[in-house]
Amino acid sequence: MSAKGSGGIDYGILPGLVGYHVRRAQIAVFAEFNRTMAEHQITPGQFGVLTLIGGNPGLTQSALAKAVGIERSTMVAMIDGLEVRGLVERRDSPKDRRSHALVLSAAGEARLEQLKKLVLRHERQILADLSLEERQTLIGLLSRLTRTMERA
Amino acid sequence: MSAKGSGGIDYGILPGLVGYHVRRAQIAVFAEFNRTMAEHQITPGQFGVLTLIGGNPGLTQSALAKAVGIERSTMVAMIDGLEVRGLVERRDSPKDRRSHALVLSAAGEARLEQLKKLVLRHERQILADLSLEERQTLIGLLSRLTRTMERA
DNA sequence: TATTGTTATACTCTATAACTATA
DNA sequence: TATAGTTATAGAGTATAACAATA
Repeated sequence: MSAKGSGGIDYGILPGLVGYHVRRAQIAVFAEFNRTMAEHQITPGQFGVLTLIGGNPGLTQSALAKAVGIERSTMVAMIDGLEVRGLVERRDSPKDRRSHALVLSAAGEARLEQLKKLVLRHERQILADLSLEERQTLIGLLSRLTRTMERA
Repeated sequence: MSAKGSGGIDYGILPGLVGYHVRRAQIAVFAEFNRTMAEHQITPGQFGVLTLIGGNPGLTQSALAKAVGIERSTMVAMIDGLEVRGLVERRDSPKDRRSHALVLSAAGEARLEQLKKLVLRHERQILADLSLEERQTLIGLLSRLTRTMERA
C-alpha cells in the first residue's frame, strides 16, 4: 500500500489519489504552457480572458470575472495589463454608464489567432502519448469530476 | 467550434482543451479538499509533506523539497508551521551536522492517521460519479500526461 | 568548492472591504 | 438600495540571492 519512486522515497497513499495526480498534471501542464507561450508572455488565465472577450464582444468586467471564476476586483488588474499591451479596449457601454464594454483591439484579434495556434500546438505536445479516443475520455472524466464537485 | 455555456457565454475553443479541464478540475478538487480538511487546517501540500515524512523518517529538508518539487528555501516555512503545531520534529542528523532529520512526533503520527481517513473520504466525495474502472482510467491517463511532460 | 538550512526580499495570484458613480 | 468598476490592503505560495556552518 506504499510505493517507492525513482528517488527511493516512499510516497505512501499519494499515488493512489486522483487529487494528487490532478495537482501534478496541472503543475506540469502549466509549466509546458508557459514554455510554449514564453515569447508572447501570456498566462493560461490571460488566454482564457482574451478568448472570452473575443467570443463575446461587449462583455462587462463583472460578467467576465464571473465566467472565469475570480472576483471582479481581481479582474481590474488583469484587464489593465491587457489594455496597456494594446490587446483589449474598455469601451463605454451604451446601456449602462457604470460598466465597460470589453472588446479586442485589431491587434488583440490578430494576437488571439496566433495564440490559438500556439495553444493547439501546446495541446499536441502534452497529449503526444494519448490516442484521440483517450483524449476524449480524459476530457470527459475531468468534466464529470468538476461537475460532481460544483453540484456539491 | 464554439460552445455557449449556461450563462449564454461563448467559451470558444476552451472546452476542447485538456489543459483547460485539468485547471478547472484542480481548482474544484482543491476547494473540496479544503472543505473536508477545514477543521484540521491542512492544505494538500502539508498533507503531502506529512505523508512523505511519515513514510521516510529521517528525511532531510532538501530531499523533501526535491520530492515535492519546491525550493528548499520554501520548505523552511512549511516545516516551521508543522513544527510549531507539534506535528513534525527537526532532529539532529547523526551523519551530517548541516542537515536535519525530519520525523513525525507521536501527535503527528496520530494526526496523519486521522488525515488519511479524511483524505480517503474526500476522494470518495470527488469520485462519487465515477466507477472504479473509470477512476483507474483517469489516474492512468493523468499519469501519462504528467510523465510525457516531465520527459520533455 | 559544494551543500544544508536559513533569511531577506520580491513576485504572482488571489481575496475582502470600502469608496465612487451610476442605476 | 443595489451594482460596476476601482483602490487599498493582505494573505498564500512561490522564487532568487546571499549568508554561516559544515562537508
